[in-house]
Amino acid sequence: MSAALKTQAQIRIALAAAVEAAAEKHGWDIHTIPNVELEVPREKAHGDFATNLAMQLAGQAKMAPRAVAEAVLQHLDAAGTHIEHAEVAGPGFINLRLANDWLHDVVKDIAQQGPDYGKSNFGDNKRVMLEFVSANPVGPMNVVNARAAAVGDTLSNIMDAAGYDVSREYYVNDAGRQAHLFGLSLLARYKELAQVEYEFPEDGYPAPYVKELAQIMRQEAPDLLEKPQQEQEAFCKRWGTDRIVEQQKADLAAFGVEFDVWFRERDLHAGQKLEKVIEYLKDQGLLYEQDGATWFVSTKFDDDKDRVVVKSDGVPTYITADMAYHLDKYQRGFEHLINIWGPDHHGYIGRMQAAVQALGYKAGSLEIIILQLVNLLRRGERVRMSKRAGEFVSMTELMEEVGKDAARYFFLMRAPDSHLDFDLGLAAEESQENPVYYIQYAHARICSILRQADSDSVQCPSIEDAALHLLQAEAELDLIKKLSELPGEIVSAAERRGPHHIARYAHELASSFHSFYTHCRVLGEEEALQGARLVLLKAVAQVLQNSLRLLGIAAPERM
RNA sequence: GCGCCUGUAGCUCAGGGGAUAGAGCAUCGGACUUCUAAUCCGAGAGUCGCAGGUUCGAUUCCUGCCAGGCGCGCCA
Repeated sequence: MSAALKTQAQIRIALAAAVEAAAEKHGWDIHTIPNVELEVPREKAHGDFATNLAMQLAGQAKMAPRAVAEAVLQHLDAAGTHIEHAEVAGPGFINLRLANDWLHDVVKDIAQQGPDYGKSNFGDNKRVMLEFVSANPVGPMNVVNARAAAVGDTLSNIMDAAGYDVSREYYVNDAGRQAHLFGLSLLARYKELAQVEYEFPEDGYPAPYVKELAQIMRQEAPDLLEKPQQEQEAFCKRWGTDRIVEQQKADLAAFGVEFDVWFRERDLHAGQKLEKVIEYLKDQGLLYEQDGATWFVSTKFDDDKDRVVVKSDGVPTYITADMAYHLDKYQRGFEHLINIWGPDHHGYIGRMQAAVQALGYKAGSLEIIILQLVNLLRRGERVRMSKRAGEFVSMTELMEEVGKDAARYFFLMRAPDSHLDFDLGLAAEESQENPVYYIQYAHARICSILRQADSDSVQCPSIEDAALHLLQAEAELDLIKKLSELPGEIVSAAERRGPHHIARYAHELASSFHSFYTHCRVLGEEEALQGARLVLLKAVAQVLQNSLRLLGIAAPERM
């Protein structure tokens, strides 16, 4: 456990004991002892930590909040907590100021834990699957897919660091209507190139990339047209979607996103999984026939209306495959499922939650995160996107235009449920308006000092030998406090499913460092102080790296 | 019509029952003979959409309304 979390834990224990002692003395009738919440006050004058527990207890104790706080403080045993000063303030807060030595422990912690600093076992190794992106394998990915990739990947990183056993999965929808139409479109282009009479499918994919694929396919399968029609169609669907999936894999890898599993819908069909789900639901009495179709009584589980699982033409609907897929997820041993969906799928949540319950799992075990839309702007002007007109900014184009680091940061700096304005010009610009450079620059600056020290043959002391107690300047203490916050930030970002907390944290840390940089000199200071500051610099670089790694953003040594 | 998301500084957004509501950008004023000025320091800027309710306390929770976005298929 990190020094910061350990210190906080000790403080909580001491406060809880004080509450108990005070309760006995004053005869408080306390049924529920509130969890001792420590917060870092906004105002520096309010100390290092504050708790509102006296205000929470006031009702049960039948005493004024400030009086409760006083009583608690009278019984507080500060041994082992680093607490230097405690006082009652405002409406009944208990403000705690700590001795600076706890911060020096933080620096030691970072030196010892290195890349692991910030990790915790909060998640208790719970097996969690995050399914995200899952774009249809019929064409290039769009900017919402890109946002999903950045958010899903970073949330996975964060939950992993918070002690969950995380698996990333991509569901390849290669067996549905879209895939079928895509296959037909590909076949039509193939025939067109072979100068054979063809018919382009209604609702097909007319975009140029289909024709390009058809050209490649002609070389790989020159005698395709000699096969029966049904085989031609099946081949095109399989070959085409496989091809697109390979492209998606490559594009996502370039975006820094790698999945543990690419799950094919067609494997569900091949394994008779849809039939099995339908049979199961039938056995549970959750199906009925109407108008020639088979319906699932999802209203029994709070859905708005019942849903068709098998259409009157005998073809199962999308949700049938999705039920089979989610059953498979549970059967693979995942305790908690998180799906990240685009805003156009929110209407689908109710039926999916119903499905999960029908399959015998708890409603809360499936969690849906809905990402909101991305508005693309160029110099403040909205970029109109229309798939039909072919005016469409793909994930790849986005990356080419702004680069991986800026793209990821822009997607990660906002809460997932917030509509996102993404200014292409701003993201691509290497200017002070662009926050990603601000963070990276902090890291590059540190590396620059370390390089300078190296070439001046200045020795950086070991963590044991460093005179950390010399780090007393306000800018130094503020910086170390910021360093101490990473483990807690990771836990809270994991709990709240909020990758943007880490993006903000990285920015705040960079800000603390830049301030330190202008207020404190490193090289040329008296030797012991210089050594302590060099150790501090290394710790800051480490924490910047750890934060940026969670975000999937590079920590450059030079800029 | 119903459902979901959003409404906080000029702009883009954090925050989330409690202390004087924060950050970046923009604006204005300062700071490089010294480790990268892609930086720092300071100033101004807010009826937290509106109206009720719950509470000792609401910007935060509840209800209604208004505005913007997105959905509402035997498509996926």
